[in-house]
Amino acid sequence: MESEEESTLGEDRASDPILSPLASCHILGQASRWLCNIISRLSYSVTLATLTPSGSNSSDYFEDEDPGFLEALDATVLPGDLPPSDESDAEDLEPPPPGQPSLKRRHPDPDPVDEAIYGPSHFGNFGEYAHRKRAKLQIQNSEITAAGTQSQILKGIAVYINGYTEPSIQELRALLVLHGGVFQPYLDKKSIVTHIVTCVLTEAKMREFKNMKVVYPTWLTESVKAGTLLPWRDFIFVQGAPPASMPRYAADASNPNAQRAMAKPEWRSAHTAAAPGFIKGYFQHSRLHFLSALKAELVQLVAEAQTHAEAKFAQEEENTVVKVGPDSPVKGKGRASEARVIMHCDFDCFFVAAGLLSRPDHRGKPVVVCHSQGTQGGSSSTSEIASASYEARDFGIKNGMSLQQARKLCPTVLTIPYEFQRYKDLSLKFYTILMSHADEVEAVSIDEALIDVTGAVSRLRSAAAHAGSPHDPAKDFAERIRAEVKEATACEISVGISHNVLLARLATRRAKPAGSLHLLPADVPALMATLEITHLWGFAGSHRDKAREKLGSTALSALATKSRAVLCDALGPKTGKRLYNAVRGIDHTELRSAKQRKSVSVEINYAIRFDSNEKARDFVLGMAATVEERLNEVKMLGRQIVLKIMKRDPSAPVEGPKFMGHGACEVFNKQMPLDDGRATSDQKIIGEQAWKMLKSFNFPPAELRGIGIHINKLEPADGPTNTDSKQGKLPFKPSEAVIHQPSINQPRISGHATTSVAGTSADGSLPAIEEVDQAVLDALPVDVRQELENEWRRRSESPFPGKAPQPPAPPIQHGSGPLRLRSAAPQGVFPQQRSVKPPTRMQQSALRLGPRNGAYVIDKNSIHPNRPPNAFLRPTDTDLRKLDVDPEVYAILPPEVQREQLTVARLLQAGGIPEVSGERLTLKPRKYLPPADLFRQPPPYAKYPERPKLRQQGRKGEKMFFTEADDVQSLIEAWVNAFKKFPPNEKDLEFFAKFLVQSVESDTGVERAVAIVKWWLVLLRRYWGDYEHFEDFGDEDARVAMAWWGAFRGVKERLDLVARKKFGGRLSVR
DNA sequence: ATCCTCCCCTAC
DNA sequence: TAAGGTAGGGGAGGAT
Ligand SMILES: Nc1ccn([C@H]2C[C@H](O)[C@@H](COP(=O)(O)OP(=O)(O)OP(=O)(O)O)O2)c(=O)n1
Ligand SMILES: [Mg+2]
Repeated sequence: MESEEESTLGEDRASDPILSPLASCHILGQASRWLCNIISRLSYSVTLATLTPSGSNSSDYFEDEDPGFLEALDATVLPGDLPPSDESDAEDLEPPPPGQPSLKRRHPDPDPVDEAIYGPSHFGNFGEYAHRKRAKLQIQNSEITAAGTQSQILKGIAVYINGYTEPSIQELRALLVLHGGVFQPYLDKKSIVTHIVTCVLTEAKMREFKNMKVVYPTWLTESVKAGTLLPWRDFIFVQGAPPASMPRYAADASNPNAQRAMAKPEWRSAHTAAAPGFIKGYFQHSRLHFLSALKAELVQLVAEAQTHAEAKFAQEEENTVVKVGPDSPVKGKGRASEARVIMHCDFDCFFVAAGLLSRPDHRGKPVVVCHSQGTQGGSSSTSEIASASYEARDFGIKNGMSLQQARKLCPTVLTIPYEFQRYKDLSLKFYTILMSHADEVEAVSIDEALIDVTGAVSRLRSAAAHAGSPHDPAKDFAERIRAEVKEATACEISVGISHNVLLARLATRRAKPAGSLHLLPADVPALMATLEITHLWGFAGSHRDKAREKLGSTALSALATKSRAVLCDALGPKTGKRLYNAVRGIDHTELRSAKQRKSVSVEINYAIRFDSNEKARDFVLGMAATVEERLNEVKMLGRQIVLKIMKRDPSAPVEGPKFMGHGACEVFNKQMPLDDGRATSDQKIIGEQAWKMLKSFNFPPAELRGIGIHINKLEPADGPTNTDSKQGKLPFKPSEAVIHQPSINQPRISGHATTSVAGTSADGSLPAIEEVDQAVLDALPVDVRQELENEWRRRSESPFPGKAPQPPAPPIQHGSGPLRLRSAAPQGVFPQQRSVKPPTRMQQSALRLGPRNGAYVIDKNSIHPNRPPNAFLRPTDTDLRKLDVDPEVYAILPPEVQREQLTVARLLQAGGIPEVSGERLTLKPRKYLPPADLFRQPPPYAKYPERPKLRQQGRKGEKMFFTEADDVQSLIEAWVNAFKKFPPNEKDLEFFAKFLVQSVESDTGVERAVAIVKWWLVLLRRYWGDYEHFEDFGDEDARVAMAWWGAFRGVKERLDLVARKKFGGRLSVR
C-alpha cells in the first residue's frame, strides 16, 4: 500500500501508514491487482520452465510430482526469490553487496544498461525450483507438527525483530511462536528471515534493510486478530512514520454510525443519494466540486484577459523595438533565449487563512476547515479536513485527513466551516494582482498560480543594476507581490521563484509559509540530491512504486545515475524523459492556458445507497440533467457517453470506514455513442442511455457506490442553443453570443479603442495611484480593483451551483437582461449567484491597474516610459488593424483562436525577436537546509485507507521480472488471502480467463496455463473441496465456494474449447 | 511508427 | 452526518 508519509521528506513523514496519499477515489478491488501481478509472475516463471529442456510436455507438467507438492504449494512460504543454487531460501533478505543490488532480477534479454546494473540473471529452472520447494516443505511440516501451537496463522514467517518495539520483543516472540511463526534472534546469512519487524530504523539500518520486507509489529498483531495472515504490504515500514497505532486494517472496518443510520428507512430516504434534491445539495457543499468548478472559471478568465493582452503587447512591442532599440530588455514571450523568471504563488493554508479573517481569536492555534463543526462527531467524525493551519500541521494533521484522525493527533484542534464565497472573492483579488504584474498567468487552482514575470524582473534588474543594488530583483518583485496580496486579502501567500516551473514549485515549498525563495541554477544540483521522486510535481505514488521496484531507488540522487533509456523503460517514454530532465533541474514546460474542452462530466461517489432500481434510475436521470446543464454552460454537445460505475468490492463491508463513503470498490466504465452518434446535450437522451447502460451491468442497486456520466467527443453547439446562454467557447458566433452577456463584453472590445489607447500606460497615472494607495489605505486603487474584481466575480458566478433552479430551456434573451436571476436565496456555503451588475469597464480598470507596476521600476524613464508592463490589456480595434487583423473577425473568434492569430500576426510583423540582455545578477549562493527543513509541509494528503496494491510490472509476459519487493512469496500470500472469504472478482476472473485462453492459444503457453489451472484446482480443493461435486447454497461460505467452483468450471470450459480446436482434446489437469 | 481505446493517475 | 469532483496527461496494448 502507499502511505502518505512515504512521499514526504525524512522527518516530515510523520503520519499514519494506514493512510493513502492518493486523492483519487478509485480504490480498486485489490484482487484485480493481485491477479495482474500473479499472472505476470506466473507467466514469467513458466516461461523459464519452457526454456528449460526438461522434456516435460504440456499435459503432464506436474504429473511426476507427488500430490503433496501441489497441495502444499499454496500453504508454503515461498522464498522471496527464486534461489539460484543451494543457498538458504532467505538469501534475498541479505543486504545486497554494495553496488550490486542482486535482488533486482530481470528476465533474461534485458536492455544492455539494465543488464549492467542488475547483473546476470541467475534463476534456476522451474523444475529445480519445484524440487527445492518440496524439500523445504517437508522440513516445515515436521516443524509444525512438532510445535503444537495455537494456530498456524504465522506459519512460514520467520521474523527478526529490530530495536525497540511496541509491543515488546518478548510479546512479539510469544505471539510468533504461538501462531506458528519463527522468531529469529539473529540476522545473518545462516538464519532464514522472511520479515523484519520494527518501529524505528536508523539511517544505517534503513540502508541495510533496504531490500527486505520491513514491517510494523501490527502486521503480526493484526493478523492474529483477524485470524488470517494479512498482506505484509499493508504494514510496510516507512521511515519516519510512527508505528502504525491504528491498524491499516481499518480499511475493512465498518462505520457503526453509518450502519445505524442506514438501518432506518426514513433516514435513508432523506439523506442518501435517493433523497429528493440530493444532487444539488451535494454540489453546493462539495469542496472538491468547488475547486474543480472554480478552476475552470479561472482558467477561462485568465485566457480571455491574456488573449487581449497579447494583442496589445504585440502592437506595443513593435513600437518599443523601434523606439528603444535592440538592446533593451523586452518582456514577455517574444524573447529569444533569455532565462525565464517563473513564480509560483500559493496561499498558505488557504481555506484556513480565509476563515481566520473573521476569527482572529483562532490565530496561532491548530485550526482546520471541515464540515463537522464544534464537538460534532466527537472523536469519531469522518469529516474530511480541507485545510489545516500550520499550527495544526505541527501535530501531524494534514489536508485531506479525517477529523477523527486529526483529533487523535491533537484533541484540542479547532474546526471552522467552509466559506466558498469568501474563497472565491479572495482568489479573484489574488488573480487581479498577479495579472497586473505578469506577462503570462497559468491558473492552477483557486489559491495557486504560475506567473511568468520575465519582463517585469528584467526591467527591475536593469534598474537595479543602475543603482548598484545588491538585491535580487526577482525576489524583491516577489516580495512586492506578496505585500500586495496581503494588503488586498489580509492573507499570506508564498512565492517560489526560479527559471522554470518545476523549480519554482519546489522553491515554493521551501518558501512556505509566508515567504519567498529564489532557487538559482547554481543551487539546483545540491537541492536535487536531497529529494525524493515524489517531491517533483506530477510524480506521486505510482511513480515512486515503479521507481522503487524497477529502478531500485526513489531518491533523485540515485535516479540521476540512470540513463534516459532506463527511465523511459521503467516509467514510459514521456514520464521517463520528464524525470530524466527533472532530476537535472530541467523543465521546458510552458505555462498552460485554456484549451478546447475535451470532456464534460458529472460524478458523485458519495452517499450512493439505493434500495431499488427506481431510485437508482431517478438518480441517473438527475445526473443526466446536471451534465446537460454543464454542457450548455460551455455550449458544447457530445457524441459519446461514458458511464462510470463504482460497485462495492465484494470483500469490502457494506458500510465502509468513511461515513457514507464509497469504500473499496470495483470500477466499471462503459462507453457508447450518444443518439446514434449525433452530438447532443439532451438530458433525456443522455439519461435514458445512461440508465440503459447501468441496467446492462445487472448490478444489484444496493451495491452501487458511485455513478458518473462523462460526455466525450465534444463539438461546439452551433447556432443558438435551445437552452441557457452562458459564456462558452463558441467559435464563429456573432460577437454578442461570444461575449455571453452582451452588456459586459460588448464594451470590452469596442469601448477599448477609446479608453485604453488614450490612457495607455500613461505614466502619469501610475504615481498618482501609487500615492493614493499609500496615503489612504483603501482609496482609489482599491476602488479600481474592486471594480475589476466585481466584474470578474459577476462574470464568474453563473456556472456555480446555488444559482436559481433553471427551467429546462428558457428562451435566451440576446443582448440584454440578467444572465440568471435567482428566485430564492439558496442555502449553503457556495457562492451565491448575484444579480447582474451594470456593465463596467474592465479594460479601463486594467489599464489603471497596469501602471502600478511601474512603481517598482526605480528609474522608469530609463526603461520603457510608455509601456506598462501589464500584459493583460485588451487590444483595441486600432491595435488589431496594425496587426492586419480584422477586428470584426477577431471579435467572433474564440479566445484560443484569437491568441493564435495574434501570435502569428505579431511574429509576421515583428519580423524578428529582439535580442535581450542575458545579464544575470550574481547573487550570493544560498545554503540549503537539510531536507527536514526543506519542506515544512509535506505535499500529499492523508486520504482513505487503501488496500494492498500490486501493479503489473513490465509490458508483456516476456518482460516480466521479479523484484525483491514483489516476489513469489508475496504473491502467494496475496493469492491465498484473496481466496479466503470472497467470491471471485468479476474483472479478475475475466482477466484471468483471457490470459489463460491466450496462453493455450499461443504455442508456448500451454504448459503454463495447465500449471496455473492445476494450481488453481489445488487451491479450490484445499478450501472448498467439499463443494466440488456438491450443490449447497446454505450459508455464506457455501455461496463463496460455489462462486469459485463455478468460476473455475467456466474458465476450464473455455480452455477446453480452445484446446479442442487446437489439439483436438481437453486439457488434463488432474 | 502511429493511431485508437480504455483505463489509471495526478492535482487542487 | 457529510457532502470522496473533475479534466487532462499518458501508459498499455491492440489495430492499422
Ligand atoms: N485534499 C485537499 C487539498 C486541498 N484542498 C483545498 C483546501 C486548501 O486550502 C486549498 C489549497 O490547497 P493547497 O494544496 O494549496 O493547501 P493549503 O493552501 O491549504 O496549504 P499550503 O498551500 O500552505 O500548503 O485546496 C482540499 O479541499 N482538499
Ligand atoms: Mg495553498
